[in-house]
Amino acid sequence: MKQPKSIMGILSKQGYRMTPQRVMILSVIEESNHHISAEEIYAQVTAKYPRVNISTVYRTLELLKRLGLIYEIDLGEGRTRYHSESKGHHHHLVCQKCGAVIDISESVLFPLQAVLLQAFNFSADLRHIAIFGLCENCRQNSPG
Amino acid sequence: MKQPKSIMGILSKQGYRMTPQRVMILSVIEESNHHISAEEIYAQVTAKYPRVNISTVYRTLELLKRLGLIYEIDLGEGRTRYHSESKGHHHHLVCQKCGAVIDISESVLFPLQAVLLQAFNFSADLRHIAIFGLCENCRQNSPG
DNA sequence: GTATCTGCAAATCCTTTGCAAGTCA
DNA sequence: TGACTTGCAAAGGATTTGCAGATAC
Repeated sequence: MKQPKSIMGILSKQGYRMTPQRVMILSVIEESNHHISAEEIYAQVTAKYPRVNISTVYRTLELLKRLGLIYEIDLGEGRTRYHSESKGHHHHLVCQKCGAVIDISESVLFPLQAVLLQAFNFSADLRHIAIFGLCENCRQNSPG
Repeated sequence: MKQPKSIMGILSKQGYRMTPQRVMILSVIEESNHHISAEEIYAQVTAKYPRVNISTVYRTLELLKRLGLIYEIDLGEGRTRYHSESKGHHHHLVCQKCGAVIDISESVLFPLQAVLLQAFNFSADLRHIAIFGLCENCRQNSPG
C-alpha cells in the first residue's frame, strides 16, 4: 500500500496522531479511480484489516476533510462520496435518467465564479460540483 | 387558506384524487416565503389537521414533484427542501460559514447552460441550484 | 503516562414501506 | 362500489454518539 508521505507531517503538526486506520483510509481514497463512498472505503479497508469499524471511517473522513486532504461531493444518491484533493479538481454532469456521470474540467465554471464574485461579492467554492440534467443519449430518446 | 384553483384539474386529469391533505400540503408550500422542509410542512399542516401523518406528507411531496407543481432543493443541510413551481425559478448562494442564503436570478446561469449544451450536448437542469461558498461578510472576516 | 483514538453498540435523523381501514369519484 | 389514499407502526439506510478499553507519542 502506497503511504502518503505528507500525512504524517500534516497530522502531527496539528496535534493529531497517525494511526494505521487513518493511513489506510487515506490510501484507499487516493488509490480510488472514482468518487468513493464511506461504505466502499469501509469494505476495502476491512478486507485488509477486519477489525476497523465504520464509525472510524466516518470520523476519519471528517478529519481528512477538515485538513483539506479530501473533498466530498453529493452526486444525488442520498450518500456522500469522497475524493482525494491531490488528484485535482473537476466537475460532474449527472444524467438524471440513466445515471451517467460525465467529468468536466474545472475551468468550465471559471466564468461563473467570476460573475458571482463581481455581482454578489460571493466567493463560490466551485471545485467539485455536480450538475444534474440529461445526457446526450437520453435527450435524443426522451419525449420532448 | 388559499386554495390553488389548478390542483383539482391537474390531479383529476391524471387519475389522482383530490384530498384535503393534498390541498393543504400544496397550500402550505405555496404560502411559504422560504424553502420549506417536509418536517416544517408537517408541523404547519398538523396545526390545523392533527391526524395527518408525516408519511402522507412525504407521499404527497413525491406526487406534487412528479406533477411539476413543486421543486426540491438541497441546501446542504442533510434534508430536502421544497418550493412552489408557481413562484418561478431562482438560484441560491449558500454561505458555508454563516449559513446565509442569497437568492439570485435564474438568468445568471443561462451562459453556463449554453456552454454545457454546446460543449457536451448536456441539457442541464439549472432551475433551482445551490452554490456554496463564502458571502461578502464572511470573506472579509475570514483568515485568508 | 496520558491525552487521543478506536471498536462496539446503540441511537439519531430523514425517509420509505406494508397493510388494513378510510375515502373520493 | 372500488380503486385510490391515508394513518399507523415499523423498517430502512446513512451517519453520529457515548463510553470503556487500546494506543500513539
